[in-house]
Amino acid sequence: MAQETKEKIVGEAMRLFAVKGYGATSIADILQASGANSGSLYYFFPTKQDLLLEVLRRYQAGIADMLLAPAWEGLSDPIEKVFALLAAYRHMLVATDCTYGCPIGSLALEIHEPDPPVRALLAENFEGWVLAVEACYRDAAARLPPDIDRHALSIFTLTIMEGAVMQARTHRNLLAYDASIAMLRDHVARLEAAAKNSTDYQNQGDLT
Amino acid sequence: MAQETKEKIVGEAMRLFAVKGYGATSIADILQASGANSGSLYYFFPTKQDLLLEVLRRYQAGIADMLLAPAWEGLSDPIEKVFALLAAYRHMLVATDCTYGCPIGSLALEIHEPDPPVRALLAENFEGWVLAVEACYRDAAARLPPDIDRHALSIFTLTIMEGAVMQARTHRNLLAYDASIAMLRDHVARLEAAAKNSTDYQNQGDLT
DNA sequence: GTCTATAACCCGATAGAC
DNA sequence: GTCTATCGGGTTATAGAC
Repeated sequence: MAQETKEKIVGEAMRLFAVKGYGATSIADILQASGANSGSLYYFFPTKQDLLLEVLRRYQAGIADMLLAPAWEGLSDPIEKVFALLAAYRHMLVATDCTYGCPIGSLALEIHEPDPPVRALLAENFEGWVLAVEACYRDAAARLPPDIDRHALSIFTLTIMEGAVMQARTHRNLLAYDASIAMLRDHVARLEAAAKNSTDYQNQGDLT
Repeated sequence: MAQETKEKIVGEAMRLFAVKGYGATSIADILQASGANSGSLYYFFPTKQDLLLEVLRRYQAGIADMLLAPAWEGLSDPIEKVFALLAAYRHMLVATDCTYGCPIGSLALEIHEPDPPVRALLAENFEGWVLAVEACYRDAAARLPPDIDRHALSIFTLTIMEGAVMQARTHRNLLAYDASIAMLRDHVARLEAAAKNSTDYQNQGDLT
């Protein structure tokens, strides 16, 4: 069946791009892994870049079901959801002996050419991630100081995840990852404490 | 002169690996840019990876003179030195229209193979950076709470720089970079405030 | 140490029958 | 849509004269 062949190609491309990178994955690698033939692949994807674009669209479309839902299963506390997401990347690192973490981040630094369509999809993937985390911080409502920018805090969270994954991959251990996430925990805890104090002051004010 | 040829080759390799990446830079590119001939390059560096190792050794050896000294010129405040270093990466992004930032980070995510010697040098580069920042935080002495781990804070700082550069490159703008660095500023400011409060308490205690 | 020429290989992509 | 065979070009690296 045609759809099956296409799915197999895209699935193996997703896997191989994540494991070996885009440049280091040859079309021959994808053909061998998927069991498809050259003619079939080029029937669906005229160029290798078209296949990359499809892979990035899949990541984008799958962020809720493939990434967030499994990470957030059984959780309701919005702040815990943020750290559960970061724990999901930690699991990915553990499961691969710190060989890879975030496929989008790896591709983002590998693609050096302008490649506007590729870069736009990488950016959209980042934006989807940031928006999901931002929703958590918004749900945390009064637990955070009202004057801190939730969008900026979400960007900061992505920044830390990507930088921490990079170091884990380089050192092949989780020390820098854990230290970085612990620092973010500390920062969020300080924000919560600051919000609580100002609320206490406010309540004090109401009582006078 | 032999040494001159070698220096030209290494210099252009440093530049091209940073701009185009390791895999996307061919030996032919380096030969053309340096004006050297194939025979000369392979006389000094038997394989392309040997050239990469030399490039990484140069980055490591040059961190003080090439990176820190220019960024810290005229500065003495240790906390300001940390943010001046982060500003240096911002300048690099601005100067290249957000095309590249940290060569070590880019190479770290590009190299997917185990490549133990390469990865060891990447790790040493990160460690040198972290130790330099750690020295700043140590010099800040009593301005930070005594119970916070200066080494972990330095790793956190590198994490943020790398993650922020990645997003700047992807979005081709500085919004995520500036937002991330501003958040680190806020975090450090909160640490300084916490240290000051606890010192005040202590002084208060001395007065009773 | 430097030069030129080229080997040996792998890559993305295509042609054309079925 | 699927298959096989292959093209044209770029890659790292080498050979051997100077």
